[in-house]
Amino acid sequence: MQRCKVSSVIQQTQGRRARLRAQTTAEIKATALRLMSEGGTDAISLRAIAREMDMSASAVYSYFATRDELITTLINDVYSELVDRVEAARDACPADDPAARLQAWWRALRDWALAEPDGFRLVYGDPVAGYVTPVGGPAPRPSKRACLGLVELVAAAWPQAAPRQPPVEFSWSDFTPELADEIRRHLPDVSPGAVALAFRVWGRMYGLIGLEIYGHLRPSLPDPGALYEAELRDLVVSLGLVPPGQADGAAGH
Amino acid sequence: MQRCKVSSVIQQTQGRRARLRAQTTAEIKATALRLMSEGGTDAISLRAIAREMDMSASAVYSYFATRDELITTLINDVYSELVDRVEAARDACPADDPAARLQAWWRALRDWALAEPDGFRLVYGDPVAGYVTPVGGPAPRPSKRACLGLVELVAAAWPQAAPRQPPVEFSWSDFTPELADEIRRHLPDVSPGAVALAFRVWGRMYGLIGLEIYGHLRPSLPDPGALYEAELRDLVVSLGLVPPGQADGAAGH
DNA sequence: AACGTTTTCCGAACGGCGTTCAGTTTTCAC
DNA sequence: GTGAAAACTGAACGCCGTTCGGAAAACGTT
Repeated sequence: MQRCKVSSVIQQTQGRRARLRAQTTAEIKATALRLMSEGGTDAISLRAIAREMDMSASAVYSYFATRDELITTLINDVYSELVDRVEAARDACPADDPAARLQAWWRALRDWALAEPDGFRLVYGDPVAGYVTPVGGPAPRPSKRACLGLVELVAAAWPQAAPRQPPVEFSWSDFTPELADEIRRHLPDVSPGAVALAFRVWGRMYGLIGLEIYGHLRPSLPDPGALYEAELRDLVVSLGLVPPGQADGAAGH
Repeated sequence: MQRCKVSSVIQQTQGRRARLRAQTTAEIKATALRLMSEGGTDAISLRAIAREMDMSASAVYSYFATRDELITTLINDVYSELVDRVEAARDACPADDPAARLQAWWRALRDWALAEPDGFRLVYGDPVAGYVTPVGGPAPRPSKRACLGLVELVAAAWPQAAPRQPPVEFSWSDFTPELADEIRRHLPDVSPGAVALAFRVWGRMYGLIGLEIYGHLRPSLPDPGALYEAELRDLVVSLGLVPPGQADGAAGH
């Protein structure tokens, strides 16, 4: 009885301590993101965070061993939220309309990038001065999720897309064993060519967004949205999901 | 006579002073680029440059009003050299082979990006911590050169490419007046649709390079070169410069 | 050849940064 | 209640960009 009570108290107090710790950790991350939204990624500094939270700078080291560890955590959080969002946009489209699902995915990505350009920098660019990315990448889990999601989308188009692809052959040995295993486990019916195509699609759409975010489009093109839509349109046509020259049912944007 | 001599002496000494100044300026820039190649863009600091040159940090301010001004100059230099390079690669191909010229341009860009990833970050990404880009962009001249060169390349393919484009109409009013005037002055025969297509092509190829440079490809794809070649191949096919499914004469890479 | 001005350069300083460390306070388990 | 572990503080170190007063050199003019 006593033992039980004690143990429950222990659990309770441990729970309390852990809860406080989790709470402070969350506050640190939230403060960091707020500072970023107010002053860009460079505004994320341990000292500024500590100042905002009325604590000393060195106290933050009880929660993150180093600034880069905090940045890595932020990248993971932001990236995960991004993947949640594009997946939600994709799943809002009917499962039997692969063109709509693909376009929704990429529209959601651009919308997010425009809404939170600093988040985009954090995830896809050079995050912050002097940050060195850990081995295996800063955010392996969300990036794997994004990769699988995109491969799945492209794979759905593969039957129509395959004959339209350039005669460049790909095999599983072109990819790292980790990726090949991952894909074959989750998406056993996908071919290496579809994976390669997914990466090419990724580059295509990421490129326009990156140019826009990094300011290479605006000086010439006041509204890159139309350009993005054209590329999106060309994309689904090139994948054979939509006949050329016709409006596709997934417009409505 | 005497007047003439005096004036010549003046010119000489003025020339000497200016020469010394230009020399020191060049040394500062060279040192900055060396530091960047050794330690990344974050290694570019006025203090480090001064240290390397055996002078005080404040002395650098006689040559650049601020660190950002130095960065801006570096961006211009690096960008200009990049444009020189891609233009040279393009011009090494016969004028009557637009597919080869286009592919040479983009191959040269990727080769340069891989050889000098920090230069790529400087020109196309977030250059350096806390750097605020001046109004009108950090490097309007080289970026205008790159834009015109690319538009010219795409315009050469426009007759074949136009019917293959998605039915998204563009007009000169979609672009800033500066760009529209610039293009109509230098390339009077180019249509707005061709310009839009040029930007889309830019995004396409920039995207793959950016993903590779920022480390989003390597963890999954040991050799993104094949992917890039496939995209390049698909590009010239989609522009109607090469019939699909056949090897094009511009391979040899 | 000498004078006054402009340019160049130095050294110290300010506030910011990440990080470390010795020491203190608080919290927790027993 | 006591000892250990965790959280926290304040000072310090070396880095950064930038400013400022003053010294040194180079320069144009007389």
